[in-house]
Amino acid sequence: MSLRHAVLAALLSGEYSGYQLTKAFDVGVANFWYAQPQQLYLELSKLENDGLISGREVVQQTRPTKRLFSVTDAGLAELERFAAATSKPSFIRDDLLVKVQAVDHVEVAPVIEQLDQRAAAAAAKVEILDKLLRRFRGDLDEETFLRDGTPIGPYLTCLRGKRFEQEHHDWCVRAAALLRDRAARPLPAPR
Amino acid sequence: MSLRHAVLAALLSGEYSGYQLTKAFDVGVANFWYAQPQQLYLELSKLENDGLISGREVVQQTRPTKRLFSVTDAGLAELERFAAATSKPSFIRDDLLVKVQAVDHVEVAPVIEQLDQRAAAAAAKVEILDKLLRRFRGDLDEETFLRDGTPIGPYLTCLRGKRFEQEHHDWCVRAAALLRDRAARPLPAPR
DNA sequence: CACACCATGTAACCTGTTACATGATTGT
DNA sequence: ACAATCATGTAACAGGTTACATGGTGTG
Repeated sequence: MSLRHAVLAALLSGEYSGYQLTKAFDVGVANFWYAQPQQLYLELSKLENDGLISGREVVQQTRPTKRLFSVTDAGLAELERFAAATSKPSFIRDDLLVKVQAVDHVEVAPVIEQLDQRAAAAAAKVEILDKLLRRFRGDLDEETFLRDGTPIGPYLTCLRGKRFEQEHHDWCVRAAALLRDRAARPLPAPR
Repeated sequence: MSLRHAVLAALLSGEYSGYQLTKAFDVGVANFWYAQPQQLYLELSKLENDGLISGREVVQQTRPTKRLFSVTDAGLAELERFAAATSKPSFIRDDLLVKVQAVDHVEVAPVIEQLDQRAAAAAAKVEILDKLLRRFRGDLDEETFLRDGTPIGPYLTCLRGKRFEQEHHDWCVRAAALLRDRAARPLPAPR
């Protein structure tokens, strides 16, 4: 049960509709979690049924009516409980790593291609997250914001997300270059 | 379906029993995937039923009889197919990030404590992975091994794992220090 | 004699993904 | 008119976790 808490944590920043959440949780800016629209709508229903969030209808003249959700006191208490509980460490689980692991035994070309694509995608995400960070801290420099700025939680998770993408990018670029180079010299001369 | 391929990729390095795989896939050295023993045994059964791996019984006098598995031609073909197919990018999904995201609204002390614990765990994992890397490359230096050493796949995934843990460690340490500092000065003087 | 390690599984449950569904409005 | 965006869901399935189960061997 963790999407539950991810949604609660996201709603701390203000009221959001299901659709707005899907944007935040979607590919673009998953700085601390990821979920698909369907899962979010489902989780929002459950959270509302459990009284952890409450939704209010907002009728729009130009757009379809939407429901904005906010965290209730019960929801905050649940988050409090969750934050204090211990939880398992996280793991990398990435198909691309599996492919690279097997690269000595399978065709390298498609793997290299995918490394290139990933590198590009990661670079794009770094940009997005960097913009988000700048928006968060406004005109303050990073050091000052980290000392006194608020909210600090989203800033920290965003920082982590950016670093992850940067690392991923660098690794992809390096691995691709390396495998290309090795493919060009299939039989290194034994000295 | 990806544990399937992770197991196949792992078995490329040689024959392993279910138990040996659980060690490799377990908390210690999940350099490219993670899975629990139960899941591995189940997956091994399925893979054998599907003819992608084959197991041979090894009777030991001092230990219980075990079954060593290796990848069949069909299994290799399946991996080949998998490696060429495109796959979704990976995401961070970590309870700890959710907690940090909410840190402006919940008790900081337990979160800081968990950041400390994670930092220590990550540091330990970095050590383990570093040893693995040194074992992989033997007496070659890294540059040389990356140019010509084999197998290169496991080395690359291990490198990625190490970097991930290192980043995670650094972030945890930084976030913990920062939150501690902020907790000590709850109301920064507005100038 | 108890604890850790080797060795392997099953069953129930929870979570997450994919596919299916609908419908209004705004911009090109 | 067509595509994109806003807006919300359901149903079936695949994948992963937790709990339950068992039994032999070596070490302190």
